[in-house]
Amino acid sequence: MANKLDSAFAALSDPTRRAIIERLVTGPATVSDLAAPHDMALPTLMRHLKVLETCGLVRSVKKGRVRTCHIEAGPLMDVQGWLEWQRRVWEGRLDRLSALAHDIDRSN
Amino acid sequence: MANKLDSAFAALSDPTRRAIIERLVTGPATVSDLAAPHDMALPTLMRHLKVLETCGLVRSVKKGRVRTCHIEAGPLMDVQGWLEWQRRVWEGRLDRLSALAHDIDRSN
DNA sequence: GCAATACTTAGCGTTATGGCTAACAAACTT
DNA sequence: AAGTTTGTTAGCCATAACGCTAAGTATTGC
Repeated sequence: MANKLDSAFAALSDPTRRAIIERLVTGPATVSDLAAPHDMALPTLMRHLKVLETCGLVRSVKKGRVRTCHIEAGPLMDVQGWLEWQRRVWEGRLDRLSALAHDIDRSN
Repeated sequence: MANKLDSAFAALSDPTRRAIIERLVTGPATVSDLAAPHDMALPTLMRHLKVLETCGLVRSVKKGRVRTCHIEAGPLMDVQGWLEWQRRVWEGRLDRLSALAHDIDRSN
């Protein structure tokens, strides 16, 4: 099974899927709701939804003939966590560099 | 030309490329340095590097026969920015929900 | 019951992705 | 000058991704 970050980043690399997420952060929506703004065949959009569900970014429940989708924050946090970690290391490096520069400066 | 977020997220969806980023946040490295930990043919790794360069996550300079790569923070910030935005909307929604719950509670 | 609605499944075609090998080019080393 | 190191280019293969249409399955409304 591939890393969770793999599938989360991959899912978010598609503009249609990001648009779906952007919609869902404002609240739950049905499949038709989600499809409406996208000039795209329904099965195609459904597949995007499935990608989002597979990586855990979206969950859904079907009631009658209507499926309602909602967002799941977990994977977004994972992604944000990874980015935050990189930023910290990066900034740590900058700190060390400026500390080094400061040391060099003092030694002159 | 595709959205910058598309290519940044796509670039980060591959574990090899994330590993390269994880290495580069600690400081610049040559192509060989970057290739060393990955049991992978050099041209394959070069292509990963090219993907990272194409989306602006990595830049490199060649001196003699050695190419040195360094990270570029911009695209990472873009990605983080998008995530942050979603989180804000999401949390805003929660705030409104709890406010609503509070109102309902008071009205009883 | 019949028709419309809201998905859902199946299958097709094109393009992109991630891996490889083989062969080439340029720059050090000896 | 010859050989080693460090990329680089070209091309092949297999799989996955993204779009479609057509046809099927439940629900719901009339």
